[in-house]
Amino acid sequence: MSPRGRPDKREAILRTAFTVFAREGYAQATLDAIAAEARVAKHTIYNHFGDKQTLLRAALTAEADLARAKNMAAVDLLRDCVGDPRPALEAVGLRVIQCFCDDGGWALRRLFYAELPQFPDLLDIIEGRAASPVTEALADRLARLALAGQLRLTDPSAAAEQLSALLTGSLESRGRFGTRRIPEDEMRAVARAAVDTFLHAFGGERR
Amino acid sequence: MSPRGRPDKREAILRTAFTVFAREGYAQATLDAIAAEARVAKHTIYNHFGDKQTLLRAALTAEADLARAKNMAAVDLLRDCVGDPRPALEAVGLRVIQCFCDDGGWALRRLFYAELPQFPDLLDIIEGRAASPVTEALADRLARLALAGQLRLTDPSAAAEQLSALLTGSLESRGRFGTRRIPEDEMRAVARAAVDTFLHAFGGERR
DNA sequence: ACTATGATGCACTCGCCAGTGCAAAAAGGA
DNA sequence: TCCTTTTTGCACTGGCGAGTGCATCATAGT
Repeated sequence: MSPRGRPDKREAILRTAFTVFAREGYAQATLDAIAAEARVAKHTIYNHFGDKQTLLRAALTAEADLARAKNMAAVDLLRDCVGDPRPALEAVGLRVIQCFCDDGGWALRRLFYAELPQFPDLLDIIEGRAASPVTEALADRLARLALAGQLRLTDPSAAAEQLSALLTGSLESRGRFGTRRIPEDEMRAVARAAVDTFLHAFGGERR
Repeated sequence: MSPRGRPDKREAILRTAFTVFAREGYAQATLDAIAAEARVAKHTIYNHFGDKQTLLRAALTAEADLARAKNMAAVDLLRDCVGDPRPALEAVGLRVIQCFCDDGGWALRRLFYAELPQFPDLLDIIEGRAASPVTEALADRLARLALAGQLRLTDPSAAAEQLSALLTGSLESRGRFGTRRIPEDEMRAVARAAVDTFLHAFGGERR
């Protein structure tokens, strides 16, 4: 199952397809438009992907991989955390929020959400490639911190879930569902507030 | 601007249109299908709404009103709260979670999210009719509790935001984005955990 | 230079669907 | 009952877009 055709064209198609799909929606997006915007002949797209559905899956998979990589890099900031976990958590929080709010983040969630009923298998792509690995990685980091006595928690997965909820929960409405750009200061404030609440519940030191 | 036609037909069209739009997506949904499923002639739809876009807006507006009503009823449970706020908060949390997870909730969010780029004005419909009023109402209730000394908080809106985030943040993935039915017990557990964390941060009594 | 593989441009088919027109049938109010 | 308004069924148009076929061009390896 080796990928057919020139790899540079292939990647140009994937990137363009994702942006067009996200901007116009799967049904409204025309292969002619994607071909034009990617500076490629329509036939080339069919050479590489066969049909429109396959192109959608491929484009979404690629973007999901990208999103996972960015988020994993953010969570990994917790690896070298010594002493007070608050600054590290805030840094990670900010990075996670930035991933959530960048163009790819909004577009990925929108496209996924929109086309899920038509393509139920997108669920496996997204969950397996982006969502689950990231929260599990975060849970791992929190477990280590707990073991080091810097957090007080029994269920790392549950704590990770709540931390991500606190971080990203308000962003949809704050960012007007992708139509508004959230300023850096606001992101930092959200991260700070989220970590503050999180540490009230799971912080190691008694108050 | 009196609504044309028989009102019963009108409502049947609205309900059916919403379900079909949510199930198939705006572009894939055909007016013939909606007409058939609503047991109505296609012409009747055009009599009432003029064209497909108007129908989408009307259907989405109606469902948003419904969602707001349900959520407001849930939040209002905090009105008659005396003594320990925990049980009341958990009750409200459960109700809010149920609203979020019922068929209408999933469908409304999906459809809104999916068609937002094509119809930017959906943002005003959803924000004005559903999202904002509910979180503001919740903020009002929290402010009253704070004034009564049962919570310790300075910014009711921020607290309301965090509480909703804790309640609903994990539901998207737990419910597999609408493809899985969350059992009642799990909802109750989520509500309990959310309120627990919330009270660690904003509870009135010192620990 | 030669050849194979992929890229391009263009024209074309085929199916689908929003929206329309018309004439007949209900429904409802006086 | 009569008249008006709404609903119905059906046939039709017009446009749009996925996917194909074919001939031609570019490119890379040998």
